[in-house]
Order: sequence, then structure tokens, then C-alpha cells
Amino acid sequence: MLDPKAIRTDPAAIALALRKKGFVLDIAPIEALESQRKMLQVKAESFQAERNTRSKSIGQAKAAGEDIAPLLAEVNQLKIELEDAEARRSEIQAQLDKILWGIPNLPDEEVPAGDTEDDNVEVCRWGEPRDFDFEIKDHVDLGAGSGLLDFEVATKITGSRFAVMHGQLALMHRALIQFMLNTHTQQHGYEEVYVPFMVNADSLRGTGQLPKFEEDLFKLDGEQPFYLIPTAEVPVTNLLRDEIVASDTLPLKLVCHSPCFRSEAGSYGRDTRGMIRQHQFEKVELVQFVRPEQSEAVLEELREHAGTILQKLNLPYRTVILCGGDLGFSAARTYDMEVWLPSQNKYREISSCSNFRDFQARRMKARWRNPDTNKPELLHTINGSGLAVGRTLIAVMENYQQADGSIVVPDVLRPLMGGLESVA
RNA sequence: GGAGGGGUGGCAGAGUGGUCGAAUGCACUGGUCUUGAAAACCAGCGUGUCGAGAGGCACCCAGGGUUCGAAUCCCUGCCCCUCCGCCA
Repeated sequence: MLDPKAIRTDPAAIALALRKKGFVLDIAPIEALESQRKMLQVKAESFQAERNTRSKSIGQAKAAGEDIAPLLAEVNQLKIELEDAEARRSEIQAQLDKILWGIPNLPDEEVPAGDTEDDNVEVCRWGEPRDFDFEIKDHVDLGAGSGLLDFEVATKITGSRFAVMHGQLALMHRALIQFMLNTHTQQHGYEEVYVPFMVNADSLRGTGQLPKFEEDLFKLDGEQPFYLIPTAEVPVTNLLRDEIVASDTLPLKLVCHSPCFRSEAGSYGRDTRGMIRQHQFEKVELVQFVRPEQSEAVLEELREHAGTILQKLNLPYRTVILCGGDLGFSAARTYDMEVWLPSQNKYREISSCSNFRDFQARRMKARWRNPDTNKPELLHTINGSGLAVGRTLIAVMENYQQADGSIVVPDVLRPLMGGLESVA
């Protein structure tokens, strides 16, 4: 959520900044509702003040044994007026909230203009795509050849956009998770957390998936209105919802492995082949809570942490900064890390690292006590995948494939796979 | 699943429907004392919002309701605890 005060003071500037994200902010209704809200609030509060003092004097009169009937008659009219003003105020406030909770975060100055992913700007590149001297296969054919990756049986037991992995491939998938967690906890200073994979609506509102993107989520149909998490970002970031943390707990760096569940509504026909776009996938997520002045530097640091994984796996990748139109609802700035996929002859997203500034923190009231002012202030939140495990597995399969269809196990994974050198 | 008991400030823990935003203790911050520290003593110490300020308003799990007035009464939900049953 944006600072309502900022919207009040300079709505035109906010609207201009949001245009870069392709969001048209209609200022007039906000200003109209805001002025009504203010008027009604002042009115309602003065009625409340009046009621409070009168009620007190009734109490005193009663204690003194006086007749309170005339006082009661007086205050009755007041009560009716108060109820009316209060009802109108809360109606206006609800309308205002509906608008405010649906306004996306402001993009940073440095975010390039543009509408689609084609307008994203490459900022760096690492590694050289390998030259193959044989006809390459994609991960689907590689998996079918070895019998270790099966989409048909997943369709039978559940439906489309699911996969079943067997044997050594399932082992490699698990090793990747282990490798990522170990690296981030042992080398990058993150604390590992395990969290619920179902969350309530408040949590999803906090990080920004709700109220606008409910169709992207899987909602449970049981008695409890829970949702499956689309990313560990949701439960992990909400750890600090409604909390005020001491300054010496910052920066708080958390890493979490979780499954992620996405409905992929609206992406029919996209990436239908293979394991690129699934309803369920594993991800290792990095989340940091920091002092506001540190968030820019920490975003750079965090994307290096994600990059380290790709480098240790020796997978070629590039980093792009998302243009305004491609930027997510809650993000002020996002870098996508894209890994080289030989079968597609292009780079594909494998991590997304974003600075949300105080946008999520304001929605979830995540604060820290600033020792300089001794007042609670909003935190900044930063997160990124480190990495998407399913896509990392695809990248390893395709980049490490051999002419015979086997897959060489990357050096860093071997100790985690009982010394296995090749998956066939 | 059955039967009970609870949810109050960072923690512990009071609170006959009427100066209760809330006693008290601990913790914390500042000060006095001390060579220094501890102890003792004094003072301060929730969040949000409106206001230049004085101060107003709201918040005692959440949402409704009763009342002139609700932390206190009623309803619903959520959560926690104890016992029985069941269970990875």
C-alpha cells in the first residue's frame, strides 16, 4: 500500500509515477472520497467526544443520587446523530480502502519504460552457452528417454501441469534443494525457516496477492478459508506482520524451501510442454527485512546470492531489470535472473529479485524501532528466488546432457548424491 | 470427536457496566547516590489517527449486538490450555 498521506498531498505525482507501470490512477474519486472521509471523521469524533463527556456526567449524577432522566433524553438525539455520521464514515472508508489496497507500488526512478518483457533491459551476463556437437534434446525427451520424468502419469493422478520424477532424477531435484539451502545458510548468512504452506487471506493481503489476484491462487474448499501458497514469500514475509522488531535484529535474513502452487489462470497454451510452468513446483526463497536506507544495496546483494547458485552449477545466465510494464504489483524494482536453456535457444526466468520498499510492510504493519527516534517505523522488504528448483533441474538436464541422453551431475551436487557422476 | 477453562500493555498479572488506556510486579530508559558496579531511591516507559499546540478520537483476540456509557453483559468466529477418545 502506498502512503495515504502521499496520495493526499501530491496525487498528480503519484499518478504520473504509476503510469510507468501502465496503471491509470483516477485521482478525482479519491480526492472526493478523501474530503468526505475527513469531514465525516471530524464530525463523528466530535460527537463521540460530546457523548463521552455527557456519559461521564450521567455517571456522576447517578452516583450523587440525582435524577438522570432529563440527561438521558438529551443524549439520545446525540446518539442518533453519532450513529448516522459513523455509518457514513465507515461506508466512505470502505470505498477508499478498496481503492487504496488496489493501487500498485511506485516503480523506482531507474526502472526502464516499457510495456512487455521485450522491453526489459539486460544488465549483465555470466557464462558461455555450451556448443553441442550432437542433436540436443529438451528436458522432456531426456526425461522420457531415461524414464525418470513422467508427465502422463501425473496427468492421470491429478491433471495437466504436474510432473512425476523417479529415481536419480528425483534425487537430483532433492540435492538441488539441499545445495541451495546449504549455500545460503552457510555462505550467505541466512537463517533457514520452515513455514505453513497454506495461509489465510490476511497474509496474502500483506504481501499483495490479494485482493487483486485471487484467480492466480488455489483456494481450499474446506471449512477454513485457506489458500495454498504461490511462493514462500507469503508466509515468510508475514512472520513480521503486526510486529515491531528491535533494530539489532536487522537485517533479518531468512531462507525457506517450500512448494509453490499457482493456478496459472490466463496462461493457457503458454509453456504447455514440459516442466517449465507447473501448478506445483519447489522453490528456495530468500527474504530480507532491512532498514529503509539499506534496501537498495541489499537488493544488489540478494541477487548476487541467487547468482552464486547458478555460478556454482556452472549454468550460463543473464540478469535483466524489469521494465515498468512487466513489474509486479508490489515491487518497486525487480531483477530477473534468466538461465540458458539450450532447447529453447534462449534465457528463461529462474529467479526474480525485488525490492518492495515499505509497500508490503505498510500493508502488514511490519515495523522496527528506530533507536534515533525511538519510534516504530516501517521496514523494507526484499526477496528473491534462490532459485526456482524445478527450472534449475531443467537447466541442469539440458545444459549437462550427453550424446547418449545421460546427464552429467554437476560437481557441487555429487556429494549430495552419494558421489553419483551421471544420471541415465 | 466429547467435556471443561481461558484470550488484558515487551513479559507476568489485577480489573462490582460509569474519570480504566487500564492497578501492581518484572524488564527497559534517564537521573540521584557510589572511586566504579550492584542495591536503594526518583522519574519516564503501548499503538494508530486528527491537531500548530493544548488536547481530541480509536484500540484490552476479531466481528457484530445491548446500553446514555462496555476491558467488564450477549452472539458469532478464531486462537490457546486441561481431561477423555482417536491418530502420523
